[in-house]
Amino acid sequence: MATLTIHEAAQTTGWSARMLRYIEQLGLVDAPRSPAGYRLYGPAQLQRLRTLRELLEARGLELGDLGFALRLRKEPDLSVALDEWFEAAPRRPVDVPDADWLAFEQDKHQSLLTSATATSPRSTA
Amino acid sequence: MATLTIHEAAQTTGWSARMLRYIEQLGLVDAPRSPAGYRLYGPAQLQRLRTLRELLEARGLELGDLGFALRLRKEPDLSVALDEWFEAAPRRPVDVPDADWLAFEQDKHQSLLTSATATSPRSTA
DNA sequence: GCGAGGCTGACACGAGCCTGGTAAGGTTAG
DNA sequence: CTAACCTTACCAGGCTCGTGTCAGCCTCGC
Repeated sequence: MATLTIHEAAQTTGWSARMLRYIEQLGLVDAPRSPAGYRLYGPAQLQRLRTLRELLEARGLELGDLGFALRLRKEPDLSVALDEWFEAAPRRPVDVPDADWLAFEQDKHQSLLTSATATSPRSTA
Repeated sequence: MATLTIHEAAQTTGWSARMLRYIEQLGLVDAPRSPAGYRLYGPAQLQRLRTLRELLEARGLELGDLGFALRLRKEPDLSVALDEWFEAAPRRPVDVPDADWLAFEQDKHQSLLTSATATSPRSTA
């Protein structure tokens, strides 16, 4: 048989058994179960756990970050909502002479948030 | 003058002055500064702060999550790394002969913050 | 010049996350 | 049967996050 128990998997991946359960709870790496409910780690899971570890260390991430990233993939509308918020003009507050880029932005999606720039109160400081 | 001081901005947005500074520190909403260093909140910032609040409440997010999302936009290669990890099929761990789909992924998303992609490190022939 | 208010930096504290440890019970193999 | 190992559930210590507040200094408006 080519599957390891949780403690064996822990040893070969560098995680603790406790963390493997936690990782599964976050939805990042689920192990299939035996009929009795034992987690069974195969090559795919082991690989995933190792690359996960590398990813976290190399980029200075935490499991929670990956959990959030996972959530982003599972909730596309959340992704879109974030896109919209970030895309919303971080430019100068009241000084957009060439509204080209703005029009471009608006073309992508939402346009009702930028209602304030309709009548710009420029006072030529 | 169409700008508010930090306490005024705090009052109209529902945040505290302390939080406005914190939010700025996270890089989520920076207010332009007066010559003396005072934060000046214009309509754009106020709007952004309000939508930020709505976003957090509506989706049950935390500021840290937004901070991470921001980091994802600033580090496209981090995004790609996550894409790879999540996309890495629980089927075949080591079986991606042609990295075409990777390039496709890279090309897929946003392209206006891609300051670094000018000279893409692609060694495509 | 004065008072109100802004700036940074630091301390503080509750809430929640991360991780380990342990208890009570089921499973597997000799 | 027994020993070793699994499962879930819960407690706990350490650390970070979100937030308030205070101190020392600078700026604005009158």
